[in-house]
Amino acid sequence: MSPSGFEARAAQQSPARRARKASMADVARLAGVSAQTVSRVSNGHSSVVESTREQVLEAMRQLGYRPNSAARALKYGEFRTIGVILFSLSSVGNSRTLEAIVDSAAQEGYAITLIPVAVPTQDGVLGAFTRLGELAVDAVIVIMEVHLLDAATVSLPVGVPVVVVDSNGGDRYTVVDTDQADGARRAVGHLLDLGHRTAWHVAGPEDSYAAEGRAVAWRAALEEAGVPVPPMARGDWTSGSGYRAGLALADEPDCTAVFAANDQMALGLLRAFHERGRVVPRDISVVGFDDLPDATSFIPPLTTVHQDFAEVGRRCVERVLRQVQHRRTEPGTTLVPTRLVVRGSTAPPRA
Amino acid sequence: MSPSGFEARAAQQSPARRARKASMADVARLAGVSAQTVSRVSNGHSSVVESTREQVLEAMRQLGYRPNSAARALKYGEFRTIGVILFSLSSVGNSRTLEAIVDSAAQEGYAITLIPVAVPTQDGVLGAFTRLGELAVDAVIVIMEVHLLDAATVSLPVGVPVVVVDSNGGDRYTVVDTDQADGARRAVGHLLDLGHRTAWHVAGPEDSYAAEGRAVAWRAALEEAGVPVPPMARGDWTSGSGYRAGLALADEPDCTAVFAANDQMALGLLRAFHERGRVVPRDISVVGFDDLPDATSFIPPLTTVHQDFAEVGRRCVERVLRQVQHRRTEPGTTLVPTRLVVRGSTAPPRA
DNA sequence: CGAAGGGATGTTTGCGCAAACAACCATGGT
DNA sequence: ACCATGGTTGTTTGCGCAAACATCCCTTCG
Repeated sequence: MSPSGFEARAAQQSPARRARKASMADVARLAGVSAQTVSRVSNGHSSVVESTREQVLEAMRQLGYRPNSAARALKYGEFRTIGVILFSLSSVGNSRTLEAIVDSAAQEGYAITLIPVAVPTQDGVLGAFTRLGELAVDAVIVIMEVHLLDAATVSLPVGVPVVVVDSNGGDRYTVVDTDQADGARRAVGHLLDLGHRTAWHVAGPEDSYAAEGRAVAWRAALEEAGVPVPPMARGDWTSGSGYRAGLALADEPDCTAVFAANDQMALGLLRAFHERGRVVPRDISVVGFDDLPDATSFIPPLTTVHQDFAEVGRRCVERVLRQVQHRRTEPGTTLVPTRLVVRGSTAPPRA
Repeated sequence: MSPSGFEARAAQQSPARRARKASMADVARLAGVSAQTVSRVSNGHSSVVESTREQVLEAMRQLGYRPNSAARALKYGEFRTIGVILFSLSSVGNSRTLEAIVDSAAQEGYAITLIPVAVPTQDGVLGAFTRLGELAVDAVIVIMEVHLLDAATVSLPVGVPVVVVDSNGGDRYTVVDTDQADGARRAVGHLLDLGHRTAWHVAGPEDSYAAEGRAVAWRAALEEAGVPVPPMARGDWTSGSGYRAGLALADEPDCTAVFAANDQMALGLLRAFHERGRVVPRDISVVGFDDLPDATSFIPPLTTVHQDFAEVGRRCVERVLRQVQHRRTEPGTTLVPTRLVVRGSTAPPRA
């Protein structure tokens, strides 16, 4: 009930139409100084006598003055804002990457502006990018497939640093990503080390670079080990698709070890195997990818490849801000390593 | 491989130091017209002869011109941007709400700027809000506890519309939220309807308004039905905390039905009961809250209260933009109803 | 006791854009 | 032939801020 804060102040104003926001000039007038002095106080510059500073601060308080960032940005030519263009937040990986990016950016004093791409068609992406060009953004981080950006005709913003996550294209863009191949190799290696004859794979959707990277590395790891390569199942990242793949896999008597391209599909596998009476890990081992916080609570707790989303986010921000400072692009790929987290869903095959 | 788009253009520029971004004046000079004409073309205003328009467009293309949004914002006094202040994205509910907000805002032509609050202390929140005041934002949506905003001394931004999610405070702020009580009542009602003597509850953390709302409604529903109110367990939203609560609950012989305050904790319950040999739903029924996409793949598929995050997001944007347009605040609470989704984790008690 | 020095404050200017106004041109009616 | 009309284009101005420069006044020292 205390009249502090926003609501009470707003009520002091005309209910129908608020006055324009107070500007430096207004503060200056009230404090009986020049606008420049207000600016100096506002920016903590030196050379303002204590008594004057107090007057100005009081005037600011009274008028609820906030510096206008548009004017500031216009003056300085930068917004201290990074645009993030993404297709969806519903994938857990995306939202965790985003969170890491937001946190890292905040530490550097940068805000994040989100630009959703409703439809993952070329049109959709280009639309967003065009809007981004008009937006108050110093740089862009793209969390989606770069090939969707490769439209031929549109003029993408010139001179805006770009960093891409979860995609390929390191020859043309700056890319930061989890080392998909590294992770897949660890998963397969773990299963083979346990003594399984081979490892099956439930891949993510074809249009995902991450999914392809994991699938390719899975196959390579098997071939390298000289073991047979079983047919590959396809999911769409969702647990439902993992469940459907699992129902099919449960009928394969040879299948004793499965590497799912993400934890959600692994969850679906666990349910399918459970329903079919295939006990995990006794009858069949499952490895996921991501290491979701909830993976410890799956039945059984999931052995999985841990992605360091925080590190990916940090690197993204670091690389994009470096480009902002140096005012130039620097293509190249930064890979963040993974690590295998062994829990209860893997075991040696039954004799 | 096509040299279109950003990378190719960037390569045309000096690698070490890019020229300043082209302004309207530059375009005007190249096209041999006045800056005002460029502005008219840029904004699709009438009264520009086709040949002139073509020249200007060509010049824009050549220079890679993008309107400077800082200048535009300064002129118009608005940013077409909504700030979202949040504590964490890791909660699934938050990230889904955010996604809905982003999508709705995009449809209205508004961008979203994210302001993370690293530490959920008062200082942290106020810090973020202060920064928001300086940011290029026309309005603010807060996804966190409003009581953290109730600090007495700091001057929150004046005249910036605010909408709060996942919190109380409808008397002072505009609040949009899922109808927690409604959801909890449905959950409890379902369990009692099935014939359970009572329903136990694993609540969320004390400092969460949503958690308290669900807990209070749970208790009220039991009392209303005239059934005994068992002791309440506390979790922290994570599946791990649900697991720990579940281990304790599994030892309660009377406990045949549990309502978990969210799906993640329900997941933990399922695992705990599974480990203790309490078969769900034969021996014990579990109801969650949220209806995560993965809830269908739990073992067994989870009966849960569905939250319409998309609707919450839509309403947030709608209400906050209405305030922007009318230039006034309008306290009051908008509640979004829930619905019960019955799956495989609930059943009548054993005789 | 006057000049030099330096801290505190004020004034001018321009960032990029677009509204408001001004100027100019071609056309058509009288 | 002349002016009114209206469509096209140019010029001026100010949004809010802060760097650069200008001014003022007080201290200090020869």
